[in-house]
Amino acid sequence: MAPRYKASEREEALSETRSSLLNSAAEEFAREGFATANINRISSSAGFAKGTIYNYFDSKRALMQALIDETAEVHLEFVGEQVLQEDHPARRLKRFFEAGFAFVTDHLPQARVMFTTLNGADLEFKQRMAEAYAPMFQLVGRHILAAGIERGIFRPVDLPTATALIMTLYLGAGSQLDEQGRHYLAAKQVADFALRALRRESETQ
Amino acid sequence: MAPRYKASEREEALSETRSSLLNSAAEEFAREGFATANINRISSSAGFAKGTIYNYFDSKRALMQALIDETAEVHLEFVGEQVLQEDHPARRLKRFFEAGFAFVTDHLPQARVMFTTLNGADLEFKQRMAEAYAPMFQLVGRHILAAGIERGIFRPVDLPTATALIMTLYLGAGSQLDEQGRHYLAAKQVADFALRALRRESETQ
Amino acid sequence: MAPRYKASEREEALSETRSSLLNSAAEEFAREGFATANINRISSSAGFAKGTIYNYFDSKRALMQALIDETAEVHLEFVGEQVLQEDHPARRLKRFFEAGFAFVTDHLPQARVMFTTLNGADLEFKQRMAEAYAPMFQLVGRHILAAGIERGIFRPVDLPTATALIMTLYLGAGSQLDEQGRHYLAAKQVADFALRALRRESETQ
Amino acid sequence: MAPRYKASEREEALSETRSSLLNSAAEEFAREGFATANINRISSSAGFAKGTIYNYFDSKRALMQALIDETAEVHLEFVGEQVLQEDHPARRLKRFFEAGFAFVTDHLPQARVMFTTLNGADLEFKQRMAEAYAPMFQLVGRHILAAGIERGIFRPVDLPTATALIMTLYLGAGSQLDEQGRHYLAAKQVADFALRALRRESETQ
DNA sequence: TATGAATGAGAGTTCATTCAT
DNA sequence: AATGAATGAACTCTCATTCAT
Repeated sequence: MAPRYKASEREEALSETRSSLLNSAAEEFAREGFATANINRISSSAGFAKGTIYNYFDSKRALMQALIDETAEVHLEFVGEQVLQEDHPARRLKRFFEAGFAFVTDHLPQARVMFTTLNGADLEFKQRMAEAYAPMFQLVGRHILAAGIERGIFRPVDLPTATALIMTLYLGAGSQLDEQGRHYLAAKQVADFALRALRRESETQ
Repeated sequence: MAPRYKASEREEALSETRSSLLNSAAEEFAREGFATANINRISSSAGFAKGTIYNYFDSKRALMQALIDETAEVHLEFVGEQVLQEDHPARRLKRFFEAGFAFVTDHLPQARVMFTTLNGADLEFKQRMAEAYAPMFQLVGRHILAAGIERGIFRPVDLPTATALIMTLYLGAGSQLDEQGRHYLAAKQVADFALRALRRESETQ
Repeated sequence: MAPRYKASEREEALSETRSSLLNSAAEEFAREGFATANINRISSSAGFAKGTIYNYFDSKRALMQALIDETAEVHLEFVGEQVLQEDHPARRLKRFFEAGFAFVTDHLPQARVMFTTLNGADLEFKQRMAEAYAPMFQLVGRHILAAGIERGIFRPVDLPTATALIMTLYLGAGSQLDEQGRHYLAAKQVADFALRALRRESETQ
Repeated sequence: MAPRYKASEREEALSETRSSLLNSAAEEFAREGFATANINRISSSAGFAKGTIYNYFDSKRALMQALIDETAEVHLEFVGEQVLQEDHPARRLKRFFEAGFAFVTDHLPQARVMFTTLNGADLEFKQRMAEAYAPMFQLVGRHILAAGIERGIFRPVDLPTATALIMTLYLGAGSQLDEQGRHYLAAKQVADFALRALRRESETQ
């Protein structure tokens, strides 16, 4: 069943109600996890009654999927834009970590949902996340690593492997937060570690 | 409240029923996540009636906590023993990843529960895991990294930072599995990456 | 936690659903006792699905407490009003028993719950009842007994003792019912017994 | 099904185990009420394992019924013996209350079970109690009240009514205990109240 | 669009009872 | 006689979802 009163996609995206519900959902899912999250609580913390959420989303799962999609979109755009402002691959890598960490800090609930879901047990959600974040793997693999190898800045690593390792560092270090949402590791430290692992043999940093 | 029929710790450890329940729990928690896991399914897939599980564990949460504790214990012993068989810090690091990945492969459900819980929303469980796995951070920090720096094999990195990064690589790469439970990244590849990041400036590998 | 959908007290009191649930609860608690009473049976005998009851009461215990409070309120108002219509203390005492017995007859399930709870093992409920019924002790002690002693109609008994004895007679005799809910002892007989015990020495009735 | 290993009735009655279980049952039933009472707790507080209780009693209900029967027997014997030591009906009535209150004090858990059950919702138990306590009604009706009327000490009241009222006073006042098991009303006060209600018109006490 | 009363499947947990030892 | 592991019916409570207003 589709949401009742579904308007055009344009209107829907612009709806303040919908966006407010998504924000509350991010907070609830971040704090409780999907399974334990309470739809009623999401609605009422957004200032609406229980039924309202079903005017915008088909189900609890659909709400989560919408959240995944929107978060990924914003996340990718934010990181992509900053990375591509740089030209030098090493600086791009640094910006990748910096922008990625900044996104987490600025969108804490959304980021927490992302990290939790990526490592969670729900295969459908993991699949959805993998698809939504595929462009980020492209960004790292093509516009950072391949570019760096081509220009002789990075050693000639196996591209999928190196991409996976960089993403592992980002997702792993990016998700380590204290209770105030501060990172245990700084973006700079992680970037530095990665750059050392990628530099050409003869190079001294 | 303590589990009913609590016998001496020795007897308890020997209880086949208990251990069989813990195995079923690992599978269920791995597949479903804690919140969605079904206690009755755990009992019956272990071949018992649903009430039986409460003769051994006070609650679903207590079952999870017991699973965390036992998994951590086995995990730490397995990895620690292998790492310390090596003397050279670089080989220790390699063995760390190899043994760690092997543990995941050999105890797939338990490992999946561990990774999911570490990144999950349940703070109590995360705290429990952090405590249970503290010795692994010690192992990496002291017996691998500090030893390597002392002997001039690794560059003089900040110890807590480097430890966190190595653990991030292990936990991140170790948890990336396909549906058959095979790692996307090989232990060797991850170890190689880490070693390059840690080697001294002048050194060529 | 407050009941969901809690409206203004006025609206709440007017809720037909709530009041219908309380009636069913009285019947179930009267027939089965609190511990054996079945929440689902209460809901469905009121014509609702089992979940509905939790829209009005937080728990089985909270339902019982609401029943205690409402019963006491009606009971006190009914008895108090009638007693105070009389002026002469002896007639007041008679009216006390008559009205009290009539209340039992007219609100049989509620009255049964009251008697059972007063003598039951649950201390929290007993405490709640004692508080809810304190005004009835006041009524007997002050407006019947003290008034009668002052006017020389009753002998100068110890007030707390006499109050307790009158209440004992009311609660004891009032709770003795056959299966059709008829009293074994008539209000008049009990009143007569009490009046004889209270009259002044020289007086002949 | 009968208890396993049931010995002759003689042996059974003498069994220390059985009697110890009955004592624990009285405490548990008094504190929790029948429905909430826990068979396991009864067994273990008597120093036995869970199964043991079923060697002596068919079921939880059968245990309760045995407790009712034994309590009534002891209660009746204790009160009856003392009452009949007196000759004068007024003194008999006084002894009735005194002995009755003393029994409560000396057998607190058993007495509490009795009072609770008498006013409880379980009709089968109430019936059992009524039968078990019939001799006490006989004692009051015949050996106290009828005797007193015959000898012109009490006014010629309706015997069943007066018996019910005296029993009401005993059961009501006898069951009013504070947390330490002390009576709010003294036996003497209750006896005095009853005697005044029963004395002949012209008589001054 | 928004509401919130009603629903009912489903879950964790309790515990009287059985029975092999 | 005593034990205690195993059982499974039964129960309270939760909450995603529906729908009439």
